[in-house]
Amino acid sequence: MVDAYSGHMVSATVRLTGPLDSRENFDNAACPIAGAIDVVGARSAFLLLREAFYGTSRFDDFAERVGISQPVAAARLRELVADGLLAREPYQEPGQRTRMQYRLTEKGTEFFPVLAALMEWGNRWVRPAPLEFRHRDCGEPVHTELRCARDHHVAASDLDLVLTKG
Amino acid sequence: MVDAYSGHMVSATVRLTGPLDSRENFDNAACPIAGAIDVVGARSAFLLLREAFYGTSRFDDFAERVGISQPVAAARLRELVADGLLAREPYQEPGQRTRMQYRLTEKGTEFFPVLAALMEWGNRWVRPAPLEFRHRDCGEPVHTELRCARDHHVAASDLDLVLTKG
DNA sequence: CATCTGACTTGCGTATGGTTTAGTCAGAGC
DNA sequence: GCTCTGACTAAACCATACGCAAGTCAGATG
Repeated sequence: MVDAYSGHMVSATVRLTGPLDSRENFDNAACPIAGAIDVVGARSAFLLLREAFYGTSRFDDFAERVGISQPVAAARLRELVADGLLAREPYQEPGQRTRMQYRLTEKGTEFFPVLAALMEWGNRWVRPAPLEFRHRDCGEPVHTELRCARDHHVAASDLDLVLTKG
Repeated sequence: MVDAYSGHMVSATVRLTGPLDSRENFDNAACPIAGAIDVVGARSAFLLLREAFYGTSRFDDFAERVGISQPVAAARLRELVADGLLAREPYQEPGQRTRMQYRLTEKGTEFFPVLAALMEWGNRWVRPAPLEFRHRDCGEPVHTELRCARDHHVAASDLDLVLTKG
C-alpha cells in the first residue's frame, strides 16, 4: 500500500482490465453511475426515496418529513414517477374520498442498497446518529458489503472492472 | 405484499421501531443520508470519486476523464479535500518536477460501497453498460448486498430501523 | 350551499452547479 | 532566458434546485 517512489500510501483502487486498462475504451458518457445520478441526483430525490422506504406515501407527508417545500416535492415526485421509481395511484380507505399515493416500484425498491450504503457512510463519517438497521428476524445489525458469487467478501482493491462485451 | 384496502401492491418498506414508530422522534435534520448528500451531493463529486477509485490522481486527468470543466474540477476537488475524502499531496517521480496528486483517504475509500451500489442500480435500470466488477482472486462477479452480523442476506422489507440511544 | 382537506400550482427571488474563454504561475529542460 | 507543462484561477454567464407566500380545485362533510 506504499508507493515505491513517493513513499506515500497508495489508494485502494479498482483495477481496470483488458481494453479498459489504457482508459481509451472507457466511455464516460456510458457510465452507469453517471446515468443513475442523472435520474436521482437531486438531494430531494434521495430524501424522498428514503421517506418512501420509511413507509411514507402521501404528498403532504413527503414534503413535511423530508423538510422540503411543496413545489419541490411536487416536481421531484413527478420526476420520480416519470422515471419509474415511484408509482402514483389513487386509493380509497373505506368511508374516505379517493386520494393519491406514491408507492415504490421494483426499480425504486432496488435503489435501497444505495441509500443503505449512503446511510452507513454518513453515519460513520459525516453525521453520526443513534440509528441502525437491524435484521427483523434475528435482531442483528445490518450493513452493506460487496460479495462475489462465491460469497467472498471483497474490498475495492480486490476488484477488477471488466468489459463484458465489445 | 397486497394492501387489504386498496388491493394494490404495498411497497417493501423498512419498519421504524420503538420511538421512531410515531415518526415524531425521527429527526430529519440529523439524518446521516442527508449529511452524506450535503458532502458529496454534486454530480461532479460522485464522478470524481469514481475516477479516484479507477486510479486517477492528477488534476487534468480528473477533469478530462470525468468530462467536466477545469473550474468545476478545481472547486469540487478542493471541497473533497476539505471534507477529508481526498488528500492533496505533492509527489515527485525521479527526474520530474514536483507535482500534485489527489489520493483517497480512508473516509474516501469507505465511500466505495455507495458507488458500487449506484453502478449496479444504474447498470440494471438506467444505462446498461458492458461493465462488471469481478473478484480478482476468483473471477466471479461482485455485487452489493445487505447482510446482518449472522450473515443472513437481508431485504429492505426485513429491516427494522432502530434508535440505539436516547 | 358552505366549509374543509388533500393535492397540488403559480409566481417570484436566491443559491449553487455548471459552462466557455482566457489567463496566471512555478519549475524543469533546453 | 525561453519554452513547455501541470495545476490551477478569473470573469461572465446560463440552467436548475431550492425557498417562500399565496392560490387553485375537486370531492366529501355538515
